[in-house]
Amino acid sequence: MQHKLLVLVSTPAYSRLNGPLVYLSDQTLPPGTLVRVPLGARETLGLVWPGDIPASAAEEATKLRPVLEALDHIGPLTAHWMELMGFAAAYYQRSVGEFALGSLPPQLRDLSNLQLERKLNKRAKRASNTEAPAPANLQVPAPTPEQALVLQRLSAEQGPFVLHGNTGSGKTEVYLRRAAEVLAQDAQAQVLMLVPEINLTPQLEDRVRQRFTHLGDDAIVSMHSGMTPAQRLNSWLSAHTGQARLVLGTRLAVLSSIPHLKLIVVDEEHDPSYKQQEGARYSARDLAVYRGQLQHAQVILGSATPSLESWHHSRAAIAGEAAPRYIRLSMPSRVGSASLPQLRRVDMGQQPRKTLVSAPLLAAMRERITRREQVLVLLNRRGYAPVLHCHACGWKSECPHCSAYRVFHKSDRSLRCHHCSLTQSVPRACPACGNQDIGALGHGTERIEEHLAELLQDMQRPDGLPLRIARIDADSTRGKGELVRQLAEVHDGDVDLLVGTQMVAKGHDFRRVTLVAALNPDGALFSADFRAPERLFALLLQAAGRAGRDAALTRDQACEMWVQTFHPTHPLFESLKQHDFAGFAEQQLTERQQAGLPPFSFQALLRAEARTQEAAHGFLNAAKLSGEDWLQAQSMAVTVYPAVPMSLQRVADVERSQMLVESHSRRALQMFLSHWQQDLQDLRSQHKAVIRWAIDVDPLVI
DNA sequence: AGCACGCCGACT
DNA sequence: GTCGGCGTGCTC
Repeated sequence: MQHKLLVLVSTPAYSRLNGPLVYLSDQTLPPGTLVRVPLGARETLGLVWPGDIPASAAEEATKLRPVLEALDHIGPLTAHWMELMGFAAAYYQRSVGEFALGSLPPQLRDLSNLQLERKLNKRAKRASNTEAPAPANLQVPAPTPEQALVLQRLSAEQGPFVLHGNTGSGKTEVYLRRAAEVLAQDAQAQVLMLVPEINLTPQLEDRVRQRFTHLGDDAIVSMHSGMTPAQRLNSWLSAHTGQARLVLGTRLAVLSSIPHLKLIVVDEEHDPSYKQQEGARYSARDLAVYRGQLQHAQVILGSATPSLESWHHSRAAIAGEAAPRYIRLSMPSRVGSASLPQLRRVDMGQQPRKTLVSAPLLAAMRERITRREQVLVLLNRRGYAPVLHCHACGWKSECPHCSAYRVFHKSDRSLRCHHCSLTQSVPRACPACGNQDIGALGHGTERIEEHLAELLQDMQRPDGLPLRIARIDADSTRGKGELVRQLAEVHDGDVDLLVGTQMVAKGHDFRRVTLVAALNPDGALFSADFRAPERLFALLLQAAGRAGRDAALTRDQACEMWVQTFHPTHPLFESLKQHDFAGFAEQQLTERQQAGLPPFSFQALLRAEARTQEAAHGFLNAAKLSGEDWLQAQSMAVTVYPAVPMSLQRVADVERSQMLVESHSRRALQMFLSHWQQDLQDLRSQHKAVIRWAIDVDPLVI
């Protein structure tokens, strides 16, 4: 028992156990080894961490406890992986223990060394039983000239790359070809492909399995939070041992152990889902870029509408920098004869007041449906009506626990709070005054579905049956496999008109959809959130991309994207009409630069939650004062703005407040935040009413 | 975060 | 007389 080891355990940053602990061991264990250690009254998973034993541990040697066992059937995590964890923890202001242990598959915590050994033996046996399948003779389309050019650059240069390719330009084909090259060059090489959402992993996995059958079943694994603990452990072990050559997954996959990583693809890199929104709020896209640099893996950030951060980094001339940080590659054309949809704007100022679906749009929809083409209608609000309202006394369906209205869902006659999930049945009479005359205010997808059914009730399908109108949103797809089932219905042509929220705009191909309509996108044009236009542009372009991916159908039938707006001449729509992402991005970046917003400045948020708004504010104000003292002493250019209640001030009876911290120097911001951590921990004991606080670095929603 | 210790209300 | 509420405090 003479060796002293640094061991990380899973503890949140504010628990005063934010560094590695010292344990004793009778053998020397290399850093990266997983161990089981006693911690207080329990046993927990630990990770041997590199570094020197602090001198203070020498005298306290009697207090040190021994490591229980080393999980030595699993090879140690690599130095690269540990460096990634160390970086991520420091950058996102969490403890390394939380990041490193939290990135391991949860089941690893529960298994003893013996159980693990059995499991690994079973895996080894299965692997030796499966013979390498004969290389399949598959038909792979020849790359288009555009794709060929991009692939040439990818093999000649290191990157990182921003691959700007319109929907339908064949980005996935480029990823697959590049992956094939990388895997062929090095028999150990591993490839990581990230997608924004769980829903998109199965279709990517299908396509990858088809293409890489020759590698064998075990060489391709998925990783996402929808998998069972056993599946996650298996995928992780495959990636860690190098058996998996292709790892597909959502953001959490970027934290996985992939020792021979040579290529990282981040598909739809602009998608906000890459940013974790609770706990350790990391950006999988940004960590992918860092990881690529660390492990000398090539990074490809692909999107039809890259994030303005990535776009900015790939601009030709950035003042003060010799070369752009990312290499931009473009694929503007659509594969095959499919052309990009035409944008049609309906000026809602010219329409009768309170029009939901304007006459010209309705006429266009009828025409498409008559021709047996499909129509997709987008509305970003689920439920029937966002508010219920009493005409007599003015009562509104407020949530008793949140500062939000409960939404009326007609399908099950419920009032639901979309924030705390409180669900009650709809009252027959006004709960405040007893009046029977309560009505729905506003429109959600359910109501639009109903409204369209009325407007189109005179139409029939060729077989004489009424039109099929379907709705896809978080409510209609609640059950397992529901989304897949409903999408299949649309694909099979059983549906004439589809109403949906933005979830249908993501990644799913609707070959027979030739008209996409956004009923009411204006909210994002003048939003307080400076990223709203960026998100709207991405959504609309992505939605437009859903249309007409079936070349045979659209050869002579131009696809259309309809937008109903009170601001038809808004520059965003002008750019959209030209399919001019570059123009839109330049205009947005100019505005951001003038306003000193990201990517021209760096931000972090301090959030606090408490029973009362005063308590949350009190904590933030104290944090501001102590932070500003330090900043002044250091004469460091970081601005701490006054605390403001969050846009959704109260959720489930918890009051929320937040404070913005901003700097033009990422380094200064980082230095300030890591110092501030200490202040905040000390302040917490004086502000006991504060339930929790957290720092969000590079926040997406402010 | 866990988990124990510890000091006050309704039950076999 | 106990079982159990969750408030404070520690974990190498």
